[in-house]
Amino acid sequence: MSEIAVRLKNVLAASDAYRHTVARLVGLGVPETTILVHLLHAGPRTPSALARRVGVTPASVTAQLDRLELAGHVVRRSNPRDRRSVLVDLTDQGRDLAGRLFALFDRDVVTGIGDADPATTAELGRILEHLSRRLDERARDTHAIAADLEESGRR
Amino acid sequence: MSEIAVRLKNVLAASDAYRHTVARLVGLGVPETTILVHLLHAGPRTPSALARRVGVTPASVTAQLDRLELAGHVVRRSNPRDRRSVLVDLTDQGRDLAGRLFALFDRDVVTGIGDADPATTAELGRILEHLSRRLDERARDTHAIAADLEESGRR
DNA sequence: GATCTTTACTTCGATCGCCGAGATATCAGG
DNA sequence: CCTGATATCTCGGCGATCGAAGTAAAGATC
Repeated sequence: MSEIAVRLKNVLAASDAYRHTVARLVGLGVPETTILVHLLHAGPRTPSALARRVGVTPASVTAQLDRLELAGHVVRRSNPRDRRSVLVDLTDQGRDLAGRLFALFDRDVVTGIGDADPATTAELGRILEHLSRRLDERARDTHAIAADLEESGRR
Repeated sequence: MSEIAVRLKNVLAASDAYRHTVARLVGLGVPETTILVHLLHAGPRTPSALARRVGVTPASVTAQLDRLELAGHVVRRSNPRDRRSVLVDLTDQGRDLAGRLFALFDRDVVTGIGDADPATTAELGRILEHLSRRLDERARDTHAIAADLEESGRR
């Protein structure tokens, strides 16, 4: 099934360039746009949750949130459940921007998919769902990945 | 069809974290690993071609190639067809590393996909092919994207 | 309920990567 | 030739990221 992996790799590479272009247009970095759209779909989140999501350190997220807050896209509110942490939420302006960013992406994805029949599209959705979960859990298990890289070296 | 876009967005976010983890394990940056695997599948390429692929400026690619060359993963050979340019190729060591990086990704993708029937898988491949082409051409057309972002603002 | 560990965020200092502009060399066309 | 376009590299400067340390609060243990 290595064909799928190659094609998916190409999609990832194309998406990198795509997100890069879009981020520059709105004057933000790629991680910042990722945060905005994630907040749009997931609702208020803590900085540490965002750090795990974006795959950078909490220190970087602090800086990114500073920039986003300065630009008026997000606000930091205190978390009533846990006073150690902070809840980051979109402002109206940030919600508008995030909505436009996602709408743009969505249109291009629909165009890129073209005229696939509903059954295939549904299957595609199921596969993507599994895939994101798999990659997500793998990304956190550094030891397992290191072991697998080792093993493939010995084969 | 916005469901697919959401799922794909999740795959992209997960892939970011995944590639980040893998790159750190082998002591390289994410762009460098992207270059390695691309060279593995596409064969020798010029720095400018790699810059378009990775979505950074040629100046950055020069630095990335310096690092990769220093680590013994790639070599710069003169291009017999065009003496202005350079052909970047994998060394045996680089080819081995690139192969392991892709094999790791491939296994996780296969695991993530699970048991889809062959017909669906083939269709999925076709869709991904279209999608990467679409995103790729869009990423280069800054003006069109800017216009679309504007338009969605007025709607 | 006092202590200890863990978790959450931030700040700081330092490093690293990326970009833009300029320089050099080569190609292609008139 | 001469001009304009292309390909790469160098350099300077800015900005982002990281690791480590600091503060604060929640949770666990006895």
